[in-house]
Amino acid sequence: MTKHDTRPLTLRDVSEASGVSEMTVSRVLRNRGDVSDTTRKRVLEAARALGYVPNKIAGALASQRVNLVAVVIPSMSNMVFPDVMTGISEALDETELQPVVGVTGYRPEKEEKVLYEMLSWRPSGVIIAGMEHSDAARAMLRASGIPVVEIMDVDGTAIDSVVGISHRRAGSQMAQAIIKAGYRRIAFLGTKMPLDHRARKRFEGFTETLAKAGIEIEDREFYSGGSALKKGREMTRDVLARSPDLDFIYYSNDLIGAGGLLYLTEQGIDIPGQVGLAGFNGVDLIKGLPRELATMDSCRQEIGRRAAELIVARATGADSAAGSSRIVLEPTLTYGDTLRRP
Amino acid sequence: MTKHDTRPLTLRDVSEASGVSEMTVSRVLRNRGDVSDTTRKRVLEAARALGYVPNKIAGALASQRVNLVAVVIPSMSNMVFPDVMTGISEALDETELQPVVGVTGYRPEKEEKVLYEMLSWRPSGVIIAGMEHSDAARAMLRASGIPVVEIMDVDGTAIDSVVGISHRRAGSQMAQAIIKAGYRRIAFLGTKMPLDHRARKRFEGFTETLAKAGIEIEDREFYSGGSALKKGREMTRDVLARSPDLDFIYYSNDLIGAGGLLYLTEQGIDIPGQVGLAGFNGVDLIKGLPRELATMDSCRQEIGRRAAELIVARATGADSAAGSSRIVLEPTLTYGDTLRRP
DNA sequence: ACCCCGTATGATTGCGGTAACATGAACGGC
DNA sequence: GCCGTTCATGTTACCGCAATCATACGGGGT
Repeated sequence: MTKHDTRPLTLRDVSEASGVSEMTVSRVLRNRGDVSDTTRKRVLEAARALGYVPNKIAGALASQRVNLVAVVIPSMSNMVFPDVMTGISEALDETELQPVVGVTGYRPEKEEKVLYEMLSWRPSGVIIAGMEHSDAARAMLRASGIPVVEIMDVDGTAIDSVVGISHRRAGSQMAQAIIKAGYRRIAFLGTKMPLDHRARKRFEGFTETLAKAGIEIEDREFYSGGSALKKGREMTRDVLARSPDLDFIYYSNDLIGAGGLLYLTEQGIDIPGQVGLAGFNGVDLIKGLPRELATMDSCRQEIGRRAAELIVARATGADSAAGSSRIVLEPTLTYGDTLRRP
Repeated sequence: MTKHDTRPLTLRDVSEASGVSEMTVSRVLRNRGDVSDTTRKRVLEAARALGYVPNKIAGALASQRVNLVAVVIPSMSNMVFPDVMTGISEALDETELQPVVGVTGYRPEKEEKVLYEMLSWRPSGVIIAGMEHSDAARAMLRASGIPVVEIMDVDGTAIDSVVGISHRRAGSQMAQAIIKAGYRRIAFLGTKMPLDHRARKRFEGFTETLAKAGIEIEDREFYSGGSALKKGREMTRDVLARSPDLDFIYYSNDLIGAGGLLYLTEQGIDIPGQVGLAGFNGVDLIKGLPRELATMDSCRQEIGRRAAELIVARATGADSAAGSSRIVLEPTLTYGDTLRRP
């Protein structure tokens, strides 16, 4: 039955099988133009019988249209990015656009390489995490003429459009809440990654706001690699051994925060009375902890959705949608059970 | 400086800018064939000055080679798949192949659609999770003539190559370990998803082996959606309320297992004396829990790596590598602190 | 009977590259 | 000084499809 001819199928094969021209087959397969019902049926049947799958490479070249959206993110195991992807997929599902993911591992050179690869496929849009990019990367993006949306962060100079939150402000707001709640001897625990700019900006916003209130960070520690939950435990233990009089610990993400929370709970320490805790991101996980960790939701899914919508608007080319946008979302603070309400 | 001409750059532009033929430019940009150092330099400079990025669509069409590997997985937020992706990326990083991810949401129709999309880009290989696919999907894959590697699972009939573990056997082994440790009143808690075939197979292998030992599952419960940690808590509470004399709970994944572990710890229940626990997957997270959850590592990263290596071998076309492989990995059981050693 | 129009289909051309072959210059051996 | 080689570059012919224009046909208005 199946011809074991390895030659790949083309429009021509379907055309011959159904007795119409390649052009008509093409029209049927794309639902474009007028085709009579009888030939439409005949063509579809032939295509299915042969197992024909159109060659988008050729199609894209001929039509100068590529239904791909490049998504460039630093990591897939961060819990954060799957949520962003969900938002993007959601927004794209109704359209004929498709996301294609590239991962940079937080490394600028890799980001450049990944971008180059992606741009060489001439996607309809680029969604890229962060606002820090090498000069070469910015130049590529600009020169490409493709709509670009930088996401997650808004603190910086945009290439084109931006959708995100201000991490500086997020850190600052958390500092304010902590101060208002009466905590004074505060530590920060976070990732070492010098390249996680968003964590860095939260840290900066945090310390600056504390400084304005005349408070200086009592202690800090940074980690890299390993099980975040375990690291949270260990760092919490260490920092409390060094600075036993701490009354608050701000973690740069919920996972290490959860580790700290577990550790302190086991130690029988009164939370949030003796020590208060807060994380960042608002991940689902924290809902199952002994007590709910205070956190600030980072609007991940909405960021993904809004970014994708911008690309869609541009791709479908309502020419009114030609300009660059700047969408700043407001993260909401959740007090949970580990941060005294003011 | 930058011409605000929106016409996209082509080889011709670089060719004119550097005074050589398009063919030579192409050769330089791909490091193929003999080109003198002087013209090479001249071309590279011109390309960089213009900000030229080659058009892979055209290149792929002309050369009939596409350096993409399609990866089709059910979900990105499952913790499992990022690890698989890491393995794949690792293996592909040295090559010129690039992964492209498609997500099916555990839905067969969506899988079919995603596959169709992916195949229409004529990738060099397809890596797809699971062995259960619609007839149409199998037919497409077969007809494509593209190397296919089904991953994660090996219980079923392969389309081409397979890399994975036997979930049936994994469930069975866990049952054996539990029996040997002396537990008798056993419950199973898992995901409801009727389409998560791997969880189902573990369950089947588990109950069958128990049955052979004359043991029947005492209780079971299935969930869907929500925070897995929280669900683990709730289900554990419920199942123990219903069946207070349980002495073991087997969870279909580590996250709900962790939830159960947290709950039981808080209740002051003796683990693994009064109640034993085990999960599945061997995720990093469990290392930070109050006690280490017994689990069975699912070899995710290695599966990704081996699968990618198979594709690479075929793509680089050592014609010796033409056959289908079947690679069965052996998951290792970790007793942790929640399963009595035999 | 004429023209015009709308509908269904076909023929041609070109998208931006690359494979394969063709060309031309430089060079060395005899 | 002639020829075969090698290296560096150019020429030609597609790759598989879609945009565009051309064509054939049937009917309705006048």
